[in-house]
Amino acid sequence: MHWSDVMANRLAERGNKHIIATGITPSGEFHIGHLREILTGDMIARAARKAGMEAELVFVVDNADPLRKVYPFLDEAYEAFIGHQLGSIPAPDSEGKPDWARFNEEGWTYGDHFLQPFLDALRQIGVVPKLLPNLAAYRSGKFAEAARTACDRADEVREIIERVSGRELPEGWFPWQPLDSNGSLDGVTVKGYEFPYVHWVDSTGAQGSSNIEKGEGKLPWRLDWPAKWGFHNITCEPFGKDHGAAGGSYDTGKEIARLFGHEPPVPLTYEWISLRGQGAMSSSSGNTVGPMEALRLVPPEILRFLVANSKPNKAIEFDTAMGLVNLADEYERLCNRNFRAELEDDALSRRKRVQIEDAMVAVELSSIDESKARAGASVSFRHLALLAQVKPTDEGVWQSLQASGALETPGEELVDRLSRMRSWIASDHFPEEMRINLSQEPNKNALNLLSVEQKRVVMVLHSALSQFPWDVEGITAAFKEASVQANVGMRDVYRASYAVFMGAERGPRLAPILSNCEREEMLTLVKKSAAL
RNA sequence: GGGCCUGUAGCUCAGUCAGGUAGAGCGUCGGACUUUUAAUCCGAUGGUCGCGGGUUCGAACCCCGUCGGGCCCGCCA
Repeated sequence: MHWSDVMANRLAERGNKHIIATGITPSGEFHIGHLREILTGDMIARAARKAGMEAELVFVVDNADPLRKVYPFLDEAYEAFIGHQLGSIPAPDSEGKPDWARFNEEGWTYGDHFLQPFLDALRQIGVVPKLLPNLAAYRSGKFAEAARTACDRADEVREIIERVSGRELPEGWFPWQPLDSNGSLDGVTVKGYEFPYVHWVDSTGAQGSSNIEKGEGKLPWRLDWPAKWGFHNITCEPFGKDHGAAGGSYDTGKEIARLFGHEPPVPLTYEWISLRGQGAMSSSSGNTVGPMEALRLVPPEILRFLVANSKPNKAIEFDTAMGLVNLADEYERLCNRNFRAELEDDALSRRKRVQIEDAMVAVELSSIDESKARAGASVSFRHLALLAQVKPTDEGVWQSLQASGALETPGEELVDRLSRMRSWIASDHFPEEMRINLSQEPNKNALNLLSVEQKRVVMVLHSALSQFPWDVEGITAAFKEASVQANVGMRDVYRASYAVFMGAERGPRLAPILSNCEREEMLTLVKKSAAL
């Protein structure tokens, strides 16, 4: 059974109506690692709906969290904002400096700045979650009840965290972090508590009182999270392995949630996505591929498929080169299969059946539109990558596909796909081995590997090519002519030709490529090769 | 120190929860085809299931141990 269906079953035991939550702190640029969080939630929600339940996906924007440090992409001016909440400070402008104008005029915050592009990407991927900005929740008093319980029963909370996480909390620890006179959560010491006020003294010695009902501060993460489960009625939440470790925040959260008077959500811990050869992604280190960047390269279905086709506990290595080509082609192949028919075979082994079922569901979940399955494309990713390189214009690509009977008129989706393919080819993510490289000079190594018969082809190639017009038909005819002149089969003609033109044993069909090249240059190359 | 995840074919992984003759895709090799552009089609190749013990008629799967990789126990998806 597909993992999303396993989760749906688990939810069904609990009830018929579900709110599946995801949450991310908008502290820097979002990356495809964050996509796993949202997509995992989205897929659980889809599976639950498929099973007849009501399910809504929500996205908690943790913009009440403080700025931790001045990241490399920020100006030093942000030093002053360390400890300040992400939803209450200005966004960086193109130079990384605080954009006060936009902050004052539109209320455009640091959190908004990083969130917005991510939401745009999500929309393309077919995910439109309900947004729950956390800072607003604090300010409107949604946390009031949980905050009061936490402060009233601070000793019990402390006991839970210390026992479950196995670490000791510091002397002055209190389950509420007040904002100081400056708007910072850092360096504030709690001096006393009389509901609804938490009295504090900050690092400058200033004193004040924080009203826990008005969001003048926040709950520490380990309480913040279970509090949200309560007032948002969250019944399920996928989270990264960092939260899922034993003694981690889910473990303490479970008990704290019950202290707050509600059941914790059904959890699902997922592994991280790393960048091939570069380790885990991290917004602060700049080691990222953003969702927008990924979407410039591949169709959105492929990103969904990446997540749908991997079990959550499997680490994903995101490879923007060959891995992406293979992934996309696998997806296309699966789209073209008729799983229902395959499953009708009673002789299938259990293993085989599981494999087919999982593939079927993964493909369903990869569809952007939940309500309708996507038909397989008539052109594979690889094939399109070749065409896009050989044909300078889109029109040329369509003509070629039409000529081969692959399609009649290109659909919107294919047009979109070709444009992404072109930007992929233009980027340095495009794998070298997929690039078509015509030799500038004869490739001695390749030519030396040719058999005696094939070398004979090299000798006659110039004369054959000279006899025909420089177009697809002419060049094809010239190859046949070479076969006659050299008295060898077509196989040898092509072997020899690939060695001459591409320094390779094989390659894409030569005639159409050569017809797009300069005749004289190619003939010179042939001549030089024959002279070796 | 405590804990979680992970190790299966050259590569990516499925199969482990319900023990029953090792599985898929890619790759590789061979063949057909060069007016379906590394396509497509056909065929073949491929694994002491990390290692050692135990339970069992039978273990990739359950149990114990061990080694390697990743991670958590401040914050991080």
